[in-house]
Amino acid sequence: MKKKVTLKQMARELDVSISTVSKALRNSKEISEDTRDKVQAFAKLYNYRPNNIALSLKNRKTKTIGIIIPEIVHHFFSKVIRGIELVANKRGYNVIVGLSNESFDKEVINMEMLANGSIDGFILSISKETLQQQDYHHFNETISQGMPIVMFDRVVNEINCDKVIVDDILGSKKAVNKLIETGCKNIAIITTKDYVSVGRLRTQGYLEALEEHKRIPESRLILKVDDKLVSEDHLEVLETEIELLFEQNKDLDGIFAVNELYAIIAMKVARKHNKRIPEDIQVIGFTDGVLSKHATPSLTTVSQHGQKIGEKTAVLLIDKLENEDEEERYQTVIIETELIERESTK
Amino acid sequence: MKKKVTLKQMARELDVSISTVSKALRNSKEISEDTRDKVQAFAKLYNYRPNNIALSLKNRKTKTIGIIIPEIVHHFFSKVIRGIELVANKRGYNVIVGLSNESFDKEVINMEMLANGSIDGFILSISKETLQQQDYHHFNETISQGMPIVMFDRVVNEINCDKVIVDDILGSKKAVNKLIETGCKNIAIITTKDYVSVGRLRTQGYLEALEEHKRIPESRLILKVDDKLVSEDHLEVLETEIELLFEQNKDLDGIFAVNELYAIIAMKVARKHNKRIPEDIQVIGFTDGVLSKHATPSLTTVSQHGQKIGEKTAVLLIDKLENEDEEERYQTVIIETELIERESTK
DNA sequence: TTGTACGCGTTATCAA
DNA sequence: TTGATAACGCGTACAA
Repeated sequence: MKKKVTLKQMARELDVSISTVSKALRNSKEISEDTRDKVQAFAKLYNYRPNNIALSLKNRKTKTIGIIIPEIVHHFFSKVIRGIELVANKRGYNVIVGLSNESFDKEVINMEMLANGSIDGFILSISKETLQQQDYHHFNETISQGMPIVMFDRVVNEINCDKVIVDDILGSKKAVNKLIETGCKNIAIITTKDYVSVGRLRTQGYLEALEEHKRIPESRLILKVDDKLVSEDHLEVLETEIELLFEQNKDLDGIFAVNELYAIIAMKVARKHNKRIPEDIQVIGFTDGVLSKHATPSLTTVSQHGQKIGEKTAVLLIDKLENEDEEERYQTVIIETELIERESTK
Repeated sequence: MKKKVTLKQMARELDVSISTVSKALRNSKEISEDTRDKVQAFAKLYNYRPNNIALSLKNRKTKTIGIIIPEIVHHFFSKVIRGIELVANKRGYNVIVGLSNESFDKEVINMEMLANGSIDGFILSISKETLQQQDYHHFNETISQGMPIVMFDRVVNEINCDKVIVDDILGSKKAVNKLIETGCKNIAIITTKDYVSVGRLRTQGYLEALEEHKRIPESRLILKVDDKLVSEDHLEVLETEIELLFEQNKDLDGIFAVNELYAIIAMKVARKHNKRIPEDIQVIGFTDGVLSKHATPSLTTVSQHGQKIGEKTAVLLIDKLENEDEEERYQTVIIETELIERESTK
């Protein structure tokens, strides 16, 4: 077992000073060709690599990005991570992941753990509990300590930082417009409670689309699910609520769901009610995950381009890290959504 | 913007030495109560937290685990990460993620990047390219440098390290047995080429199950997919191959697929051929992901308990890290699979 | 051309 | 009770 070799050890072996070794390795021409070659050969032999931690301490940079997300077993978030990792790696950064599991406390603890020198900046999406409690002190503190944050998807206006979001309103309007144009008369929305920002915005898009077509939104067609009840184990609750929606609205012929799971379950219920998709009822979801693509019929959906979101957040963060002196301007980048048409619509 | 405060700064402000501050904060009773209180109050005020990097350098431990996986947009792998993160956090560790993207080079680069002091040990699953090239020098090198590795799922015997795997053979046998017992006469398997270890093992389980029931495996019923062709964009290739399987075997009444995607597509093809599931043909997959759960009909599948696998790898690694002097015994832990019965079987 | 000294932030040891 | 010093591993300004 040959342990990692350090400058010091090599210096001792070669009977020169540490700084000579250091300089020789960095090809400084202060050093004679002779010793340079000797040192480099030795270093190669022992497979020397500078210690990241020592470098971090010295440079006061870790070249590491901290990601805090609510959940990793989730197509959208993992796509975002993939995007972040892609550009981070390309620019010589590593990525360290913390999961808040939708909990305020875990979010805070995780951030504190990483903020003490482990990383250079954060990329994060806010947990539901935090959104509900509206307690954002931990974000403000890290920012005021000089550690930049880039938020994505679940963001909040109160915080002064770069943001990357999806055009939720526009995306929803595209979806609802599609339903209207293909002849739907009674379009329901299955959405979340309003404290989830993306749910609220997508609902708003739905309302605006209807109004632009001179239609009057009807509360009987709006189902706001409390998604604390929609954990893996409580899907029946969701299904029951959607059942009710169907039974109370026999004339239903279009559904817009703010995520793909809601949409898939809506299709299931539709089938139970012997409605053909898309002939009798059309369905559109939000978020382009595996479910949408491989469902039967495959689901028309609003794609958020998670990977692109991730890439953009990473670019923003790294640019900020590498141009410290820059003026303090924060931008909010909007990534366009795209309506991917599949079999669940005409 | 109040930057992070250090021992040195506090020492200067309070007009004491650095070591006094350090001791006072750690409640050393060498220090008088007076100064102790004074220092602690000051530290609290300025929200002092020791710098992780400095601690890492001093202790030669980073309290960080490096994860290298082939792909993160994948239900199984993200479940494993969740499991790792869960126990890692509980035991005071962070988790840093590198993606190999199934490429040998990226795997090597990522490992080198992390091995130079950034982490204390690795948890990883081998990329397909590495498995194919059978070049494992990077694993052996990191191990011989004294950095422990725990492998999971895609492992290889040649490497001397802890491993956590699934009872792939037994899991497959459970699945095939189920098909046999519910009356299937002609059971096909849709699997991968043999260099993917889990594919090979699952195929083996299929063969063994048949033999134990005195059935002779028939090559016409064995479809080995080259999954370099089954990237997101080439699913049609897969579908075509499965079509062929159906057309050449009109008597097909059972399918065992080594992952859920293959199974879902098989169901799709079955429907195209007007075969009812499960009446005319039964289908079982491997890996319990969202697709299985929400497909119609929902898919009977062999669950691998990804989260449990992740938890176990983390326990093994951290135990090893915290008992350095332990004897060098490597274990291979097998996590039991479970057949989750849903609508695609009788 | 090579070596010494310093600093990054901590803690531990030993001296005052 | 407090403080000075060394050490973790590295790079660099400055001295020899």
